[in-house]
Amino acid sequence: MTPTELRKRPRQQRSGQTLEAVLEAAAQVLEAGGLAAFNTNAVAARAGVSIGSVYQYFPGKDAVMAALIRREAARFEAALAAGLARAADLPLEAAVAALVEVAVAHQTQRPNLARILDLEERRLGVEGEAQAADRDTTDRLAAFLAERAIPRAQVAALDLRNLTRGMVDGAPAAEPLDLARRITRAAMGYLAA
Amino acid sequence: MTPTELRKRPRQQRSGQTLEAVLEAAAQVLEAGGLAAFNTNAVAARAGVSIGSVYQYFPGKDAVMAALIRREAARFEAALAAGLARAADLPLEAAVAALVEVAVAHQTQRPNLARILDLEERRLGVEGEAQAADRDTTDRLAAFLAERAIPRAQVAALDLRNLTRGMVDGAPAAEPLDLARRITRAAMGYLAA
Amino acid sequence: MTPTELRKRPRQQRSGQTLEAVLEAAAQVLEAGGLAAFNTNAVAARAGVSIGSVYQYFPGKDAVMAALIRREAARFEAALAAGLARAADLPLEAAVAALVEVAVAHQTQRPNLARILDLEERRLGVEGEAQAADRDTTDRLAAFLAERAIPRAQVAALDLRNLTRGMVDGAPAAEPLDLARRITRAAMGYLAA
Amino acid sequence: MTPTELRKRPRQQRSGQTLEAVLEAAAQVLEAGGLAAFNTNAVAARAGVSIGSVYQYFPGKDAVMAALIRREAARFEAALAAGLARAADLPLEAAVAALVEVAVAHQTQRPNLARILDLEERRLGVEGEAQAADRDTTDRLAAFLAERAIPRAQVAALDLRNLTRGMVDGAPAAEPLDLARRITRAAMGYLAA
DNA sequence: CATGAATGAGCCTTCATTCAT
DNA sequence: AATGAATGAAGGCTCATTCAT
Repeated sequence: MTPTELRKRPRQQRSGQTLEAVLEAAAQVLEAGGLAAFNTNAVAARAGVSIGSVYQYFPGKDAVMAALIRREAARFEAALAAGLARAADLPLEAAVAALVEVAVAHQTQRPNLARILDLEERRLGVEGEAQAADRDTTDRLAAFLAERAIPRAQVAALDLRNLTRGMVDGAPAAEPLDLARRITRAAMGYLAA
Repeated sequence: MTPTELRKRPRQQRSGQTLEAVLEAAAQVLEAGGLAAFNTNAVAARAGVSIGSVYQYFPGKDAVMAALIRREAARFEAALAAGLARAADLPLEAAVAALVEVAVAHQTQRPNLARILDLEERRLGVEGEAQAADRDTTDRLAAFLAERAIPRAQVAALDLRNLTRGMVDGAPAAEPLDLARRITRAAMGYLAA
Repeated sequence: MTPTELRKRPRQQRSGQTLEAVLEAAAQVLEAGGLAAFNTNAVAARAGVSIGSVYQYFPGKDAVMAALIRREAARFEAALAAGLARAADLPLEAAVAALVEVAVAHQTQRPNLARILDLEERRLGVEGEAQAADRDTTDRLAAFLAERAIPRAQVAALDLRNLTRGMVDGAPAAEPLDLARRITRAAMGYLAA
Repeated sequence: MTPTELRKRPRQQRSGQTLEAVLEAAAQVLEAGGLAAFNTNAVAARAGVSIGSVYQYFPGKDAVMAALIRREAARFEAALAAGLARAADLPLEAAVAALVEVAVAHQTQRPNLARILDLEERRLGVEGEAQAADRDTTDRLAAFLAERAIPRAQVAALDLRNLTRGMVDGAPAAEPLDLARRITRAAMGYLAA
């Protein structure tokens, strides 16, 4: 398969703009039309860029996908890091509630996009390195749990992430606040045992 | 979009065989190569059937997908119904544990297939009726919860389904039994509150 | 190419019915959907007959087309013959007017069908014998003209037929009577010179 | 149905060449093999162009057909306009004879092509705008007739066009000059009345 | 670097025809 | 004879990728 790394790191400024424009266009195309609509021509068109330019930076279609996954993972990691900082001094339940809210907020923003990226991450991850930022996220959460003396913190971190993801993905879009409360309940049950 | 109902109900015996062969082939193709490998020619070839035969019964590619989704949903519903029957007289926690095991067993059998079908169900479901059996499943579970005096049983049923799905999908394939126990913990925490 | 003769002449009565049903179905399919919709399955379905039965009588798709062309040509010939009989004792102009009316009536009944059959007759005619009845028609007309001392009667017959066909085919469907009068004018002009 | 307008107007030079090559190839394919042979692969191959290039400019098969129809209509209109200019000062009969010759010359050049385009124009025209140039042609002729005080010039123009078309299409290819004379006779008869 | 025309493998689907029942 | 399931060649069209300008 064609690699998923960038062909080159952008040096000039407009390069960075092009790259960002392509990624955002990719996100919009996926949201609007799903995986079926995700093709390089559509992405280039929506980015207002020629198809050739896309291939200047990305070695192929999957590389665009992978970069988008990395971008979203990084965003989520940043949000979670901020949440963890705010939660550091709270009691466990309040802390968990805060983190769940972060996760719900993130996954709710672009729900269809998130779902597709999840699936694609798996497909590309088999042979790629796209899960790096993802693992960072889990590690961060595991560290937080370990500090609270949760046993098997690594497993727990993964479970909580998946539990949250599953409940958010499957729930109807309405009432994110109530949803966050329900998730917190499940999470606390998991941790309490 | 082309409809997703069958073109005709099989009357002769070999028809039924062809239809079943196509569905099983579709499942195998999806498992082996993911969505990208899922094309009508591949399905027909793996089913040992001509491409024309596929189109005798299915009006299009998506209809094959939809039929497969329906088949899997029906299978899960059957397994859950059996589980519910067995769980009827157990105390809540034991009952939940039993149901979770059913779900884990189902989702673990063909994990990649299940994940893909989930995503595709969403895509097709927008305008289809593929979610009927799915809703039945949730309704059944909701009835079970209502009987146990769980408030907002419908919402809870959906949450538990999604929680389970998320944790199973995201977990590494190993140790399904331990996984089931962890899921049960979360579920009980959710219900206890 | 597959031949265009019938595979067998129908002997039993239901055979004749089947054959006629197929031809009428073919005509209706052509009228409703044009050449693009004309396929053996559609014809069989509309005829209420299995596709296998169509192939009992016709060696192939073109044979159905050819038979339909022959049927229509025969009908037109019959109508023209009747018209010629009625016109035998009329003065030239009245006779021509009568014949034109026959042609207009025929071509107007199923205008789209007639146009398509014209084109297909040409395509099949290259290597077929479908034009037999057609030639009979022209010959009959030529004989009529020769009797009226029209020079080059054979050419004139063809010209008049084509002139009529062209004007009918190209005219909007409305006002067939006025159309017949205009055609008669052109025809008389042609003959008068 | 897929639209029949061009996907994009050619900007670079080679684009125009490709487009023209495709149209001419389409004409040749139709002439050589009729409607049955008219498929996008054959057109691309004869144009010496990849199938993808055809779809760069045409949204579908019918659009190629439509463009060809427009091209031929435009050519005929140009020829007729020139003929009308030359005929402006001639007496009616000479003028008509000149115009008929133009029409015969045009329709005789590629007789089979012209016939097929006529049929297809009808099929596509129902929902298209392919008849614009065609109507222009008729209007031009109608104006000429009106100037000569022919009553119902619009109807007459259409009739003459159809009369000519029918006689040319149906006549054997030989002796176009004699044919033109016969057509003129019919046309004058029509106009004289 | 950017552009976008060109390429062609590959996929979806139709439909003429056959043949076992 | 009649049926209709099965076949597979053929054709419409897309889209990832390249490369001349």
